[in-house]
Amino acid sequence: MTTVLSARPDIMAILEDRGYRSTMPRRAIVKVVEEMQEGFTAEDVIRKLPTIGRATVFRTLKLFLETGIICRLNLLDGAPRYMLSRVEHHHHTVCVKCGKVGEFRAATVERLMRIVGADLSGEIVGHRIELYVVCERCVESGASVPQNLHSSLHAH
Amino acid sequence: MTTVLSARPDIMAILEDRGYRSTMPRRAIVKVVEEMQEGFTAEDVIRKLPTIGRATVFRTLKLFLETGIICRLNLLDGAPRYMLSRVEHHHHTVCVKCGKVGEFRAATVERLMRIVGADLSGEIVGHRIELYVVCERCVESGASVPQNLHSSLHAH
DNA sequence: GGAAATAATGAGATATTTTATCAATAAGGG
DNA sequence: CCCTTATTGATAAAATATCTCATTATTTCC
Repeated sequence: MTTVLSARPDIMAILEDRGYRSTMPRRAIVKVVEEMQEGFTAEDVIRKLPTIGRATVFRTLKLFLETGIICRLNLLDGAPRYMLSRVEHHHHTVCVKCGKVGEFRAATVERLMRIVGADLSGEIVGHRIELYVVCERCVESGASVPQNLHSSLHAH
Repeated sequence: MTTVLSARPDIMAILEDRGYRSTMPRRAIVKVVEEMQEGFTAEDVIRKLPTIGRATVFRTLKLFLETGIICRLNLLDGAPRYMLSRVEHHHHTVCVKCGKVGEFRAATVERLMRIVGADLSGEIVGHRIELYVVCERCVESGASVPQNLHSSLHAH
Protein backbone atom coordinates (compact mmCIF):
# COMPACT_ATOMS: atom_id res chain seq x y z
CA MET A 1 0.00 0.00 0.00
CA THR A 2 1.18 3.48 -0.84
CA THR A 3 -0.30 6.82 0.03
CA VAL A 4 -0.65 8.91 -3.10
CA LEU A 5 0.41 12.50 -2.73
CA SER A 6 0.82 13.96 -6.21
CA ALA A 7 -1.57 16.76 -7.11
CA ARG A 8 -3.43 17.23 -10.39
CA PRO A 9 -1.74 19.04 -13.23
CA ASP A 10 -3.47 22.16 -14.49
CA ILE A 11 -7.10 21.22 -14.26
CA MET A 12 -8.50 23.79 -16.64
CA ALA A 13 -6.21 22.41 -19.33
CA ILE A 14 -7.86 19.02 -18.96
CA LEU A 15 -11.22 20.59 -19.70
CA GLU A 16 -9.95 22.74 -22.55
CA ASP A 17 -8.30 19.74 -24.16
CA ARG A 18 -11.72 18.16 -24.31
CA GLY A 19 -13.30 21.21 -25.87
CA TYR A 20 -14.91 22.62 -22.75
CA ARG A 21 -14.69 26.36 -22.20
CA SER A 22 -12.75 28.00 -19.43
CA THR A 23 -15.43 29.98 -17.68
CA MET A 24 -15.43 31.97 -14.47
CA PRO A 25 -17.70 29.54 -12.59
CA ARG A 26 -15.57 26.56 -13.59
CA ARG A 27 -12.38 28.25 -12.50
CA ALA A 28 -13.97 29.25 -9.21
CA ILE A 29 -15.17 25.70 -8.59
CA VAL A 30 -11.76 24.26 -9.45
CA LYS A 31 -10.24 26.55 -6.85
CA VAL A 32 -12.74 25.57 -4.20
CA VAL A 33 -12.40 21.88 -4.96
CA GLU A 34 -8.63 22.11 -4.63
CA GLU A 35 -8.86 23.93 -1.30
CA MET A 36 -11.67 21.93 0.17
CA GLN A 37 -10.79 18.96 2.30
CA GLU A 38 -11.65 15.52 1.06
CA GLY A 39 -15.20 14.32 1.29
CA PHE A 40 -16.98 17.57 0.54
CA THR A 41 -20.54 17.66 -0.75
CA ALA A 42 -22.19 19.62 -3.55
CA GLU A 43 -23.81 21.72 -0.87
CA ASP A 44 -20.40 22.60 0.56
CA VAL A 45 -19.39 24.03 -2.80
CA ILE A 46 -22.65 25.93 -3.13
CA ARG A 47 -22.16 27.47 0.30
CA LYS A 48 -18.64 28.56 -0.58
CA LEU A 49 -19.76 30.13 -3.85
CA PRO A 50 -23.10 31.77 -3.16
CA THR A 51 -22.93 33.92 -6.29
CA ILE A 52 -22.81 30.88 -8.57
CA GLY A 53 -26.09 29.19 -9.49
CA ARG A 54 -27.01 25.88 -7.91
CA ALA A 55 -27.55 24.24 -11.27
CA THR A 56 -24.13 25.32 -12.41
CA VAL A 57 -22.47 23.75 -9.39
CA PHE A 58 -24.23 20.44 -9.96
CA ARG A 59 -23.52 20.56 -13.68
CA THR A 60 -19.88 21.35 -13.05
CA LEU A 61 -19.38 18.64 -10.46
CA LYS A 62 -20.89 16.17 -12.88
CA LEU A 63 -18.55 17.39 -15.60
CA PHE A 64 -15.56 17.13 -13.28
CA LEU A 65 -16.62 13.63 -12.38
CA GLU A 66 -16.92 12.56 -16.00
CA THR A 67 -13.53 14.00 -16.85
CA GLY A 68 -11.95 12.34 -13.84
CA ILE A 69 -11.03 15.59 -12.12
CA ILE A 70 -12.91 14.62 -9.01
CA CYS A 71 -14.17 11.31 -7.77
CA ARG A 72 -17.24 10.42 -5.86
CA LEU A 73 -17.68 8.44 -2.68
CA ASN A 74 -20.96 6.74 -1.90
CA LEU A 75 -20.96 6.60 1.84
CA LEU A 76 -23.47 4.56 3.74
CA ASP A 77 -25.94 7.41 3.86
CA GLY A 78 -26.39 11.07 3.17
CA ALA A 79 -25.42 12.96 0.05
CA PRO A 80 -22.59 11.70 -2.12
CA ARG A 81 -19.22 13.16 -1.31
CA TYR A 82 -16.49 14.28 -3.64
CA MET A 83 -12.76 14.66 -3.56
CA LEU A 84 -10.10 15.82 -5.92
CA SER A 85 -8.76 12.86 -7.87
CA ARG A 86 -5.15 11.93 -7.68
CA VAL A 87 -3.27 11.03 -10.79
CA GLU A 88 -2.90 7.41 -9.92
CA HIS A 89 -5.62 4.89 -9.56
CA HIS A 90 -6.48 4.29 -5.96
CA HIS A 91 -9.25 3.49 -3.49
CA HIS A 92 -10.68 4.97 -0.36
CA THR A 93 -10.93 4.30 3.30
CA VAL A 94 -13.73 5.89 5.28
CA CYS A 95 -13.72 6.03 9.05
CA VAL A 96 -17.12 4.93 10.27
CA LYS A 97 -16.68 6.89 13.48
CA CYS A 98 -15.44 10.30 12.37
CA GLY A 99 -15.97 10.15 8.62
CA LYS A 100 -12.34 10.86 7.80
CA VAL A 101 -11.49 9.83 4.26
CA GLY A 102 -8.17 8.31 3.32
CA GLU A 103 -6.84 6.56 0.28
CA PHE A 104 -4.72 3.57 -0.54
CA ARG A 105 -3.27 1.73 -3.48
CA ALA A 106 -2.40 -1.91 -3.61
CA ALA A 107 -0.96 -3.99 -6.38
CA THR A 108 -3.00 -6.83 -4.96
CA VAL A 109 -6.16 -5.04 -6.02
CA GLU A 110 -5.18 -5.17 -9.66
CA ARG A 111 -4.24 -8.80 -9.33
CA LEU A 112 -7.55 -9.48 -7.64
CA MET A 113 -9.36 -7.99 -10.60
CA ARG A 114 -7.57 -10.31 -12.96
CA ILE A 115 -8.37 -13.33 -10.85
CA VAL A 116 -12.02 -12.45 -10.49
CA GLY A 117 -12.26 -11.40 -14.13
CA ALA A 118 -11.02 -14.76 -15.33
CA ASP A 119 -13.99 -16.38 -13.67
CA LEU A 120 -16.59 -13.88 -14.75
CA SER A 121 -18.65 -14.23 -17.90
CA GLY A 122 -18.63 -10.51 -18.76
CA GLU A 123 -15.84 -7.99 -19.07
CA ILE A 124 -14.65 -5.82 -16.18
CA VAL A 125 -14.57 -2.15 -17.11
CA GLY A 126 -14.08 -0.58 -13.70
CA HIS A 127 -14.22 -1.16 -10.00
CA ARG A 128 -14.91 0.61 -6.77
CA ILE A 129 -13.51 -0.44 -3.45
CA GLU A 130 -14.32 1.29 -0.23
CA LEU A 131 -12.86 0.15 3.04
CA TYR A 132 -14.71 1.03 6.18
CA VAL A 133 -12.28 1.53 8.98
CA VAL A 134 -11.95 2.90 12.46
CA CYS A 135 -9.08 5.32 12.05
CA GLU A 136 -6.11 5.39 14.38
CA ARG A 137 -7.40 8.32 16.39
CA CYS A 138 -10.80 6.76 16.85
CA VAL A 139 -9.25 3.45 17.87
CA GLU A 140 -7.24 5.31 20.51
CA SER A 141 -10.30 7.09 21.82
CA GLY A 142 -11.80 3.63 22.38
CA ALA A 143 -14.84 4.16 20.22
CA SER A 144 -16.53 1.00 18.99
CA VAL A 145 -18.41 0.52 15.74
CA PRO A 146 -22.09 1.47 16.03
CA GLN A 147 -24.10 -1.75 16.17
CA ASN A 148 -26.49 -0.70 13.44
CA LEU A 149 -23.63 -0.27 11.01
CA HIS A 150 -22.06 -3.60 11.67
CA SER A 151 -24.35 -5.78 9.60
CA SER A 152 -24.69 -3.49 6.66
CA LEU A 153 -20.94 -3.14 6.43
CA HIS A 154 -20.51 -6.84 5.91
CA ALA A 155 -23.58 -7.89 4.06
CA HIS A 156 -22.89 -6.91 0.49
CA MET B 1 -15.34 -17.16 -7.69
CA THR B 2 -18.56 -18.85 -6.74
CA THR B 3 -22.12 -17.83 -7.42
CA VAL B 4 -24.05 -17.86 -4.15
CA LEU B 5 -27.49 -19.36 -4.41
CA SER B 6 -28.69 -20.06 -0.88
CA ALA B 7 -31.75 -18.09 0.24
CA ARG B 8 -32.28 -16.34 3.57
CA PRO B 9 -33.72 -18.33 6.42
CA ASP B 10 -36.99 -17.05 7.86
CA ILE B 11 -36.58 -13.32 7.68
CA MET B 12 -39.23 -12.34 10.18
CA ALA B 13 -37.45 -14.47 12.75
CA ILE B 14 -34.34 -12.36 12.31
CA LEU B 15 -36.33 -9.26 13.18
CA GLU B 16 -38.19 -10.87 16.06
CA ASP B 17 -34.95 -12.13 17.55
CA ARG B 18 -33.84 -8.53 17.73
CA GLY B 19 -37.03 -7.42 19.43
CA TYR B 20 -38.75 -5.95 16.39
CA ARG B 21 -42.43 -6.69 15.95
CA SER B 22 -43.87 -8.78 13.19
CA THR B 23 -46.27 -6.36 11.56
CA MET B 24 -48.36 -6.59 8.44
CA PRO B 25 -46.33 -3.97 6.53
CA ARG B 26 -43.06 -5.68 7.39
CA ARG B 27 -44.33 -9.07 6.29
CA ALA B 28 -45.65 -7.57 3.07
CA ILE B 29 -42.33 -5.88 2.36
CA VAL B 30 -40.40 -9.06 3.09
CA LYS B 31 -42.54 -10.84 0.54
CA VAL B 32 -42.03 -8.19 -2.09
CA VAL B 33 -38.30 -8.03 -1.46
CA GLU B 34 -38.01 -11.79 -1.86
CA GLU B 35 -39.95 -11.79 -5.11
CA MET B 36 -38.40 -8.69 -6.61
CA GLN B 37 -35.44 -9.11 -8.84
CA GLU B 38 -32.08 -7.78 -7.71
CA GLY B 39 -31.42 -4.11 -7.89
CA PHE B 40 -34.87 -2.81 -7.01
CA THR B 41 -35.41 0.68 -5.65
CA ALA B 42 -37.47 1.99 -2.75
CA GLU B 43 -39.89 3.33 -5.34
CA ASP B 44 -40.33 -0.16 -6.79
CA VAL B 45 -41.47 -1.39 -3.40
CA ILE B 46 -43.80 1.56 -2.95
CA ARG B 47 -45.37 0.88 -6.34
CA LYS B 48 -45.94 -2.75 -5.47
CA LEU B 49 -47.52 -1.90 -2.13
CA PRO B 50 -49.65 1.20 -2.70
CA THR B 51 -51.63 0.71 0.49
CA ILE B 52 -48.53 0.98 2.67
CA GLY B 53 -47.27 4.42 3.59
CA ARG B 54 -44.17 5.81 1.89
CA ALA B 55 -42.48 6.54 5.20
CA THR B 56 -43.05 2.99 6.34
CA VAL B 57 -41.39 1.60 3.24
CA PHE B 58 -38.33 3.79 3.72
CA ARG B 59 -38.20 3.03 7.43
CA THR B 60 -38.51 -0.68 6.76
CA LEU B 61 -35.85 -0.75 4.07
CA LYS B 62 -33.53 1.04 6.44
CA LEU B 63 -34.32 -1.48 9.16
CA PHE B 64 -33.74 -4.37 6.75
CA LEU B 65 -30.44 -2.82 5.77
CA GLU B 66 -29.30 -2.44 9.35
CA THR B 67 -30.23 -6.00 10.19
CA GLY B 68 -28.48 -7.28 7.09
CA ILE B 69 -31.64 -8.62 5.46
CA ILE B 70 -31.05 -6.59 2.35
CA CYS B 71 -27.98 -4.82 1.04
CA ARG B 72 -27.62 -1.61 -0.83
CA LEU B 73 -25.82 -0.81 -4.06
CA ASN B 74 -24.72 2.72 -4.79
CA LEU B 75 -24.65 2.84 -8.54
CA LEU B 76 -23.07 5.66 -10.42
CA ASP B 77 -26.25 7.64 -10.43
CA GLY B 78 -29.92 7.47 -9.64
CA ALA B 79 -31.53 6.20 -6.50
CA PRO B 80 -29.78 3.54 -4.45
CA ARG B 81 -30.75 -0.01 -5.28
CA TYR B 82 -31.40 -2.89 -2.95
CA MET B 83 -31.27 -6.63 -3.09
CA LEU B 84 -31.95 -9.50 -0.74
CA SER B 85 -28.77 -10.43 1.09
CA ARG B 86 -27.36 -13.88 0.76
CA VAL B 87 -26.09 -15.76 3.76
CA GLU B 88 -22.51 -15.62 2.71
CA HIS B 89 -20.39 -12.55 2.34
CA HIS B 90 -20.03 -11.51 -1.26
CA HIS B 91 -19.73 -8.58 -3.64
CA HIS B 92 -21.52 -7.24 -6.65
CA THR B 93 -21.02 -6.78 -10.33
CA VAL B 94 -23.05 -4.16 -12.14
CA CYS B 95 -23.35 -4.07 -15.90
CA VAL B 96 -22.79 -0.50 -17.02
CA LYS B 97 -24.80 -1.12 -20.17
CA CYS B 98 -27.96 -2.85 -18.99
CA GLY B 99 -27.72 -2.43 -15.21
CA LYS B 100 -27.89 -6.14 -14.52
CA VAL B 101 -26.60 -6.95 -11.08
CA GLY B 102 -24.60 -10.07 -10.34
CA GLU B 103 -22.55 -11.26 -7.43
CA PHE B 104 -19.27 -12.96 -6.78
CA ARG B 105 -17.17 -14.25 -3.95
CA ALA B 106 -13.44 -14.61 -3.94
CA ALA B 107 -11.09 -15.84 -1.30
CA THR B 108 -8.63 -13.36 -2.72
CA VAL B 109 -10.79 -10.52 -1.49
CA GLU B 110 -10.40 -11.60 2.09
CA ARG B 111 -6.69 -12.01 1.60
CA LEU B 112 -6.52 -8.58 0.03
CA MET B 113 -8.15 -7.10 3.12
CA ARG B 114 -5.51 -8.65 5.34
CA ILE B 115 -2.70 -7.37 3.15
CA VAL B 116 -4.08 -3.84 2.96
CA GLY B 117 -5.03 -3.88 6.62
CA ALA B 118 -1.51 -4.69 7.68
CA ASP B 119 -0.35 -1.47 6.07
CA LEU B 120 -3.15 0.73 7.35
CA SER B 121 -2.95 2.69 10.57
CA GLY B 122 -6.61 2.13 11.52
CA GLU B 123 -8.70 -0.99 11.79
CA ILE B 124 -10.80 -2.37 8.95
CA VAL B 125 -14.39 -2.98 9.99
CA GLY B 126 -16.01 -3.54 6.61
CA HIS B 127 -15.59 -3.22 2.90
CA ARG B 128 -17.55 -2.67 -0.23
CA ILE B 129 -16.44 -3.81 -3.65
CA GLU B 130 -18.41 -3.13 -6.78
CA LEU B 131 -17.19 -4.31 -10.12
CA TYR B 132 -18.44 -2.47 -13.16
CA VAL B 133 -18.70 -4.89 -16.04
CA VAL B 134 -20.15 -5.27 -19.47
CA CYS B 135 -22.15 -8.46 -19.10
CA GLU B 136 -21.93 -11.34 -21.52
CA ARG B 137 -25.08 -10.41 -23.38
CA CYS B 138 -24.02 -6.80 -23.78
CA VAL B 139 -20.58 -7.85 -24.97
CA GLU B 140 -22.26 -9.99 -27.63
CA SER B 141 -24.51 -7.15 -28.74
CA GLY B 142 -21.31 -5.19 -29.36
CA ALA B 143 -22.13 -2.31 -27.06
CA SER B 144 -19.15 -0.28 -25.89
CA VAL B 145 -18.78 1.54 -22.60
CA PRO B 146 -20.16 5.07 -22.75
CA GLN B 147 -17.22 7.45 -22.93
CA ASN B 148 -18.48 9.64 -20.12
CA LEU B 149 -18.49 6.67 -17.78
CA HIS B 150 -15.00 5.58 -18.54
CA SER B 151 -13.11 8.09 -16.46
CA SER B 152 -15.34 8.02 -13.47
CA LEU B 153 -15.19 4.25 -13.37
CA HIS B 154 -11.46 4.27 -12.95
CA ALA B 155 -10.71 7.41 -11.00
CA HIS B 156 -11.49 6.54 -7.43
C1' DG C 1 -10.29 43.36 -32.87
C1' DG C 2 -15.13 42.63 -34.01
C1' DA C 3 -19.04 39.86 -35.40
C1' DA C 4 -21.22 35.48 -35.65
C1' DA C 5 -21.94 31.03 -33.68
C1' DT C 6 -22.71 28.54 -29.81
C1' DA C 7 -21.46 26.87 -25.19
C1' DA C 8 -22.51 28.03 -20.64
C1' DT C 9 -24.92 30.38 -17.01
C1' DG C 10 -28.50 31.88 -13.61
C1' DA C 11 -32.98 32.17 -11.71
C1' DG C 12 -36.52 29.85 -10.41
C1' DA C 13 -39.70 26.25 -11.00
C1' DT C 14 -39.96 21.50 -10.57
C1' DA C 15 -38.75 16.74 -9.84
C1' DT C 16 -36.91 13.22 -6.88
C1' DT C 17 -35.68 11.09 -2.72
C1' DT C 18 -35.92 10.93 2.16
C1' DT C 19 -37.09 12.33 6.81
C1' DA C 20 -39.94 14.45 10.61
C1' DT C 21 -44.27 14.97 13.16
C1' DC C 22 -47.78 13.14 15.67
C1' DA C 23 -52.28 11.29 16.46
C1' DA C 24 -54.20 6.74 15.71
C1' DT C 25 -53.42 1.84 15.60
C1' DA C 26 -51.78 -2.65 16.36
C1' DA C 27 -48.51 -6.02 18.54
C1' DG C 28 -46.80 -8.56 22.38
C1' DG C 29 -46.50 -9.59 27.45
C1' DG C 30 -48.78 -10.61 31.49
C1' DC D 1 -58.35 -9.01 27.70
C1' DC D 2 -55.89 -5.01 29.09
C1' DC D 3 -51.79 -2.30 29.28
C1' DT D 4 -47.69 -0.58 27.42
C1' DT D 5 -45.31 0.81 23.75
C1' DA D 6 -43.60 0.02 19.07
C1' DT D 7 -45.27 0.95 14.68
C1' DT D 8 -47.97 3.04 11.24
C1' DG D 9 -49.98 6.41 7.88
C1' DA D 10 -50.97 10.97 6.28
C1' DT D 11 -48.98 14.91 5.49
C1' DA D 12 -45.68 18.43 5.61
C1' DA D 13 -41.22 19.51 4.95
C1' DA D 14 -36.34 18.83 4.20
C1' DA D 15 -32.70 17.52 1.29
C1' DT D 16 -30.92 16.62 -3.16
C1' DA D 17 -30.88 17.18 -8.05
C1' DT D 18 -32.57 18.48 -12.64
C1' DC D 19 -35.07 21.21 -16.21
C1' DT D 20 -36.22 25.33 -18.87
C1' DC D 21 -35.10 29.02 -21.34
C1' DA D 22 -33.90 33.80 -21.85
C1' DT D 23 -29.52 36.04 -21.22
C1' DT D 24 -24.51 36.21 -21.09
C1' DA D 25 -19.84 34.86 -21.97
C1' DT D 26 -16.41 32.42 -24.69
C1' DT D 27 -14.44 30.94 -28.77
C1' DT D 28 -13.78 31.03 -33.62
C1' DC D 29 -13.14 32.96 -37.82
C1' DC D 30 -12.24 36.64 -40.70
